[in-house]
Amino acid sequence: MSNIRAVAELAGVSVATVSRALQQPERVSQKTRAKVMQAVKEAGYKPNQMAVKFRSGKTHNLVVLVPTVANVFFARVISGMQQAAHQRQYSLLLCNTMADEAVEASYAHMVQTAQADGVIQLRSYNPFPTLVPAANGLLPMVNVCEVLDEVACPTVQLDNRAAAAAMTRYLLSLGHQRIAMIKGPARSPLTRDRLAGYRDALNEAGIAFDPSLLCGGNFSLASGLSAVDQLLQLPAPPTAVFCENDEMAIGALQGIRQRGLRVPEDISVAGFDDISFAAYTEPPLTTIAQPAEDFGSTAVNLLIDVLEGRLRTAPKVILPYTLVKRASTGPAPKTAA
Amino acid sequence: MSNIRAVAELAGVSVATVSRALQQPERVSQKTRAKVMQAVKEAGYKPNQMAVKFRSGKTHNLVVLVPTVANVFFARVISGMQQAAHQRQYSLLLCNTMADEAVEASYAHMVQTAQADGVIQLRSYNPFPTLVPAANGLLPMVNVCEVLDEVACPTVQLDNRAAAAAMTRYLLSLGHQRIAMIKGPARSPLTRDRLAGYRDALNEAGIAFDPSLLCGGNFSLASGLSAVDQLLQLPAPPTAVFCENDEMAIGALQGIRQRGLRVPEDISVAGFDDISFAAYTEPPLTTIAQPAEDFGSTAVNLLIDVLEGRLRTAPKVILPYTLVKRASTGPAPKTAA
DNA sequence: GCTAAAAATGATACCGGTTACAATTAAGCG
DNA sequence: CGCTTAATTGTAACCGGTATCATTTTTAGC
Repeated sequence: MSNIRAVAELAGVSVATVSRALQQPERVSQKTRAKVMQAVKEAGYKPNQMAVKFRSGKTHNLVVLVPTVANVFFARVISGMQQAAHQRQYSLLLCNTMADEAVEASYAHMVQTAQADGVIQLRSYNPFPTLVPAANGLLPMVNVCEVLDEVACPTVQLDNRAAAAAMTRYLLSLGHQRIAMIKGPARSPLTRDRLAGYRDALNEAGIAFDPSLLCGGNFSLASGLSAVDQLLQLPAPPTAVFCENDEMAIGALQGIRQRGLRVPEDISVAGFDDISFAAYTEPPLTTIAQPAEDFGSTAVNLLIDVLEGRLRTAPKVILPYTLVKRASTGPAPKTAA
Repeated sequence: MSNIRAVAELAGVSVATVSRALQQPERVSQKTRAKVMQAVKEAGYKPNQMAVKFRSGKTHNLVVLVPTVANVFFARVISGMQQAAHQRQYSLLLCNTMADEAVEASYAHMVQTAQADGVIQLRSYNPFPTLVPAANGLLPMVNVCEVLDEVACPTVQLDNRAAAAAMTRYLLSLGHQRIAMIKGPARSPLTRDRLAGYRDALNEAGIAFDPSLLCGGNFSLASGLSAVDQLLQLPAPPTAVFCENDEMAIGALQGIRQRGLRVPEDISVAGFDDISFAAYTEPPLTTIAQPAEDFGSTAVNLLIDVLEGRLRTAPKVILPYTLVKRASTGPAPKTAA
């Protein structure tokens, strides 16, 4: 690999001139520029980016902390990040944290050891007790999807509460009175907000909240199945099940089928996220669509803005949701009403 | 951010001593080591990894070229890569190439500009016409999943031909005579190999290959649906459909339902990959399970072995498949036989 | 106590760029 | 043509570590 000094010698100029010819061509005379370019070509010179990054102190790398990459929704978010990062000449260092705080901390370390300029956290946990704010007083971090409120960094999220309320209202409008909710992990703000929205809608409708209709899950297919199993064993089972994500809804569909019940005639099922599979279930799933790729691209752009000092305060971005009505939801059965 | 010189001054020793105290503690006296450690702690010193990487010429970064991150199967592979990389102290630079050769080439550039030590390519395209082999004569690249045969680098793949043959044999054993295949993109070696396996099994059974039962898809849900639509319009429709991946199979299930046919009574459906959703379709999908995470970890480990000169020749690893029998396949219908 | 060998430590070049500053050359103008 | 100013180009410091080689200190042996 040839270096800048070799090129300088080949072109018969100084290294500074070579550097300038490449960085600010207008600061160099036409003639020398041609000589330098010729030499660059001849030597097959490619500037060592490691040296550039080292010198400039900017790595142009962003650490992305994802609980599990192997999650359809996150995969879409990451896809959006990748696109935005590429456009702005940044690279993504992808880190699978398995929601392990020790692992997250170890990756967070990468910012402190100058391996990355900033972090995007997809989970509501701040791995940076000691993170130093940038010049503008902002942390070099963006929190996306599952958001912490107490951290002074930009955030990008859905209005989960409003979205869950909208879905619940829709189910109520179909005549459902006993609407169960299959939750995500208890500690997640996502769960908290969606549950709050669900309760908001019930309150509006004057329906008392029934804790027995609340069932814990962990966003996995299997947890949806086992949760619905419990719900169907209730003395007064629900006529609709609202799942906090599509995977659990798909698990629920399976569980309901296994008990010989029909969706939506006997029981309605709704999900959240609108993953690609949601349109292909039997029956197709009613759900809340989220602009997953936009989450990713927005997060990346915000982080880069912070890093490049373009931001003075930390924006709290809310992206829009859409209620997607498909065949998994229908009027509440007469008998059960 | 304090540097090594500040620590040296604080400890009253030279920078060389500080470096040694941290790198090879045994080469430093007990007393000085203590002094240095104290100073390190006091200064909150964290070695600048960018400087280390620059100096050593090793970035400990691996570029991963993925056609689309937002693919369940790839997501699992990436997950396995991440785990292995983390264990061996490497980082992954994730690149979404959208199967665009120009984009791939631009990312490949990262190796030549010293931003990464090697590349993992998940697609059968060599983005390195000019890539320089390492000391051991091997390219700093590993090809995984969809593999090129003409490249002199380690590869990790499934015996796609054998797996497809096994599935086809299974369908034949159920009495199916007209087995359709929904293919992936025509140029993909995956498609070529799986098609070959399918034909192998037909040959063995003495059944003539019928080109009208071959239908093109692109591994997406939608393409599976439209492909099955075509197949069902044939004068003599198939009694079984073997899809080259699970997404297309799920699309096919949907298409079959839309036409009012039952699976597997009227028609059997089989997939490939065993993504998590495959067990949750209606009916659950018969498919070929692949050790996706192992693909990722094996690829990473091989690449690191190449980079660290531990390999003298390029291994061609074949990972095992499993035929997973579920309810989407059943005996061929009597009438159609 | 003295010398030789071993251990510990220090001074400094180096990796490959960028950039401040100095030096040189070219251009503008009476 | 000589002088001032602007445009080019060169020299060398610098980023923060690592590693070589020289130097100093310690230990060992007699």
